[in-house]
Amino acid sequence: MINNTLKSANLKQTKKRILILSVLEAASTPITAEEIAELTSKDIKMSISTIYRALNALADKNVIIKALHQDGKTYYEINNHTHTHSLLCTLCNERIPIEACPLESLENHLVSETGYTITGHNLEFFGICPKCAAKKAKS
Amino acid sequence: MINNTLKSANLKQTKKRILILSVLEAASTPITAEEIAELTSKDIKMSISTIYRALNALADKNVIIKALHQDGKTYYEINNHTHTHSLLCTLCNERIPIEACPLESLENHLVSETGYTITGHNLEFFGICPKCAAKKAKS
DNA sequence: ATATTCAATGCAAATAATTTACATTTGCAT
DNA sequence: ATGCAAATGTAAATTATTTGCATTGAATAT
Repeated sequence: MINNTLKSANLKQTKKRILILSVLEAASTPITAEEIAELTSKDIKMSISTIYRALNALADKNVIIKALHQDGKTYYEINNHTHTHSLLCTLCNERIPIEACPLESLENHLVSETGYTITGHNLEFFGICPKCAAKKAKS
Repeated sequence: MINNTLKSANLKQTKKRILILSVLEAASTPITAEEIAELTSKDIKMSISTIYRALNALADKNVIIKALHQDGKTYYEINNHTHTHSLLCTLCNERIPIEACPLESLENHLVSETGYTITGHNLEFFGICPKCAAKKAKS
């Protein structure tokens, strides 16, 4: 639970960070700092820099995952230490998680070929979901 | 050649755009607007907004590929209509192209599963190259 | 409980990449 | 050559994010 999360990351337990974490845990997809500000605003008012600083601290400790998306914004999500990718509709931004990751075997191949230590990868699919495709066909 | 590229994209042939395209063709990796400014500065002086506008126009016409990387900058490269990915060293930014793309089969699977029209995907590997690993071990 | 200390916070200003408004110039079809 | 739409320069605007500095608050020792 959140109570231990902050402590074991050597971060002080403040109401704001607990709230940020609970919003992140409630979210079913990665969200932006702006969205966190919006979602927390009813409970606590908090400066946007506090949110950014908390998110960076949590990402440094690997409690959350920080990723720059193609819209130019940075998205944050709880690090559940499992490995998933996404399929994103470029029109409505619906996101479908992809269970399979076919990349481990390729990674192993790259390691032996290049000598790199591979620390991660980034995979997203882009497309148009059936709903948007139908809407577009009409217009 | 460049001469036809601009014309067939319905873009006017200006010295600046021709120079931008030749720099992109000479580059062996995706480069940023800033780097293009640097590389063209000896030949023609040109406003950075001109570069951005030219790059956006060319990307709209699919002459070049525009992609936001994890350093927060947008990189541009000639669209040779082949499909490659990269392995990037997070320390020195060395980039190794990856020939194989294991994703087509996954794409087909996703199409039948979700009904999406898939328009593209984005894949990058991150790691540390042998040189940087050695340097880091010393320090 | 109290004091102490360093991390966390608010606020405003700074950054940095990219875009834009507007006036001027230039390519290119006629 | 002429005219019009597209391209360009300059400066200012935008937008997401970071930072400096003064203040507050959490955790630890007393």
